[in-house]
Amino acid sequence: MKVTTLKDIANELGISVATVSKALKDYPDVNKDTKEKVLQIARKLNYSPNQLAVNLRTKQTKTIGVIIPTTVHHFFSKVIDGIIEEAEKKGYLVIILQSSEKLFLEKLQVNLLLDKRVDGILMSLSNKTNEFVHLKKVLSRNIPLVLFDKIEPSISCSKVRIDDKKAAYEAVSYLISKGYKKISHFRGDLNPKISNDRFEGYREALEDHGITYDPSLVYLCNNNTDFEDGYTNAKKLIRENPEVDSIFAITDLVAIGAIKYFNENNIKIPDDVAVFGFSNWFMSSVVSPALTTVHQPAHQMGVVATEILLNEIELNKENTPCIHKEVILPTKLILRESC
Amino acid sequence: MKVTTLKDIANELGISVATVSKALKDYPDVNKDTKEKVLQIARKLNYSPNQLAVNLRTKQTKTIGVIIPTTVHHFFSKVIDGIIEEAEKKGYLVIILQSSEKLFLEKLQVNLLLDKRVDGILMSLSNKTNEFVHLKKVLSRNIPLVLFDKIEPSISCSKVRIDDKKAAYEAVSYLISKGYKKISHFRGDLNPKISNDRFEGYREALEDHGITYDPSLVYLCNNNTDFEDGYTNAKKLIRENPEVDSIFAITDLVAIGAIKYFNENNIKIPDDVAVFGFSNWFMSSVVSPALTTVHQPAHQMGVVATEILLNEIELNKENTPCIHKEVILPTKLILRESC
DNA sequence: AGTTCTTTCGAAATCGTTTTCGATCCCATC
DNA sequence: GATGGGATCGAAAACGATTTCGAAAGAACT
Repeated sequence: MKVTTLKDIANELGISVATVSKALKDYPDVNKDTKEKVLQIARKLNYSPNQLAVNLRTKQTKTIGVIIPTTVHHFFSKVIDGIIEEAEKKGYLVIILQSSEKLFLEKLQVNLLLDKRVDGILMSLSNKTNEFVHLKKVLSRNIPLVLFDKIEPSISCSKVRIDDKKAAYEAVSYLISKGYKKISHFRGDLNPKISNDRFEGYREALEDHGITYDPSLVYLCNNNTDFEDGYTNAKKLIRENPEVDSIFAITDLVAIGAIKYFNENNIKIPDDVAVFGFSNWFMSSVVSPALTTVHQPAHQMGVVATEILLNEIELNKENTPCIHKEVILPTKLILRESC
Repeated sequence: MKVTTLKDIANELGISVATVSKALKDYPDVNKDTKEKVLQIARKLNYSPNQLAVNLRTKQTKTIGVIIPTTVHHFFSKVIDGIIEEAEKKGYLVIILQSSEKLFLEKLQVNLLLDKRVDGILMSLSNKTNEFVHLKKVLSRNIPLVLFDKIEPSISCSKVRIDDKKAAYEAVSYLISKGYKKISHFRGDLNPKISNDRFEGYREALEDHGITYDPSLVYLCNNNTDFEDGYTNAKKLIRENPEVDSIFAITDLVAIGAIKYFNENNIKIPDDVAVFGFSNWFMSSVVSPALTTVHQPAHQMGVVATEILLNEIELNKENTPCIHKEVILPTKLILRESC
């Protein structure tokens, strides 16, 4: 019932708490016999150190915080998987919070994590995040911060991401190489860098291949919890631009919404309209027709971001100044039936 | 840079730490003027209490631990969503660990959480969990434990689940009512209660409707990370039992594997073979043909389990003995094209 | 003037661990 | 016999907040 402490062991052996502590940590100034006796009693009483006390004393919690828009998302759940895996390997625990794409929640959660005295923070910013005092607060407290996926360039910290512009450029170039000319883009929210980058990639690819960019072919999708946006925009697209021959979608989710609309209305994919997604969600391989998309290394992103964070935490402990890294992970096109 | 402590405020005002602490907590034995001055300085210095110290003193961490098989799973990610939401509402943080369906990891993680002195633990057991000393250890430490989804009846703690047997019974009965007679079952791992319950529901439904149970129509799927099992078992099924007219699958994932095989081999769904899934994953609505399945209230399960846990934690604090609940959440059939 | 009560504050213990800095003792050395 | 040095241990401070209990001072009452 009662949890055993150092004092219990000390009392049992008639020695001091200090010696018990040192014995358990294998200090050189403790007699071998004493060490063994301590170890024996510790095992007998099932001792395990009270982390709260350890944390208070060492000013470390061996815990990192993660703030993401949502966990219910194939991409993020794979990132989390990578984060937890890597953190646990190095003896760290992970606290996860969701901003639900709301700035005020994101700010609140940063404070929660700072109060909790986490050793470091991993963040993928919400789509609405357009000010960064909360991030600067983290840095001013000298707590390592690593941004991934949805990053903010102006913040001086390590970042892990993909080259969204390049990936989009490659995707659209592929469409062009296959003879598609009237290419629509279902773009994401106007605020986050990743959706702007993908949009830029789309536009540049068009222009580099002699296709003039037509803003009327760009549709906005700012709901990223379901495929409704893709569905309704597909409907609008066909009505407004019947001569369109392909779509480059910001996300598989959006692409699948479009596919759903096309399937229901007897519009043939890819013959009438080709569809290109982004992220390679699990479902993109099971949807019909299977979705051509861009593979994003989600799990790896979690692992790498955590590696960097834990490394900065270690350097921090030794008061070594650390140079922030910006890692760009490779993407690749996954060619399936929809193009 | 430096984080302010009670002592800093006390020094600034030339009063004692004790008074500052009491002023901030609005104790009645502090002068109004002093309270205001303290509050003012606290705001000025941006004071927020060091949770580590608070935790050590109060023996509470305001943190709960969650152990699940994996986060990369639509069902579990929705459960997590519910857990985090409910926990945050009540001021608790959530540490998530993954057992990856391994018993030894599950045990290890229980210890991690106990060492971390979490206030309570939520668990969905791994498929391999066939001994329960680690759960009993949690209970013997008097730390509230709530099991959800994959539960163990013999452990005396609160539980939140669905009635798997009933849901399966309803699903299979529906198939029978639609005229299907040769119904195969792609069952789950032999160990977990949920897969046995679903199997029992399948068998009982058959027998209650005058169809004799045929073990050769039951196929084992023990890999739950991809749809490979569904795919290969579908192939085997058609070879071994060509006259089969429908499948009741333990999971949407398995069902989708089967659908994939049938689609690739020009076997018509539902005309040649109908497919019934379980869980109502997001993708089951986008796959083609759309999958008929059982809706499982994942988010609600997370919320309810957390509510119960936090309630037990509160009761625990007041040393009130608590009666363990077993909540069974309702499921419903989602009828789509695959049947 | 003596007693009681109220108001306001702070000293000190406590949570459990870590770590520094002596203290003590014993043995070897000159 | 004095000195130095290693081996072994423990007292005590520290981490930062909470809370009990008593002190002090003044007000209010007999």
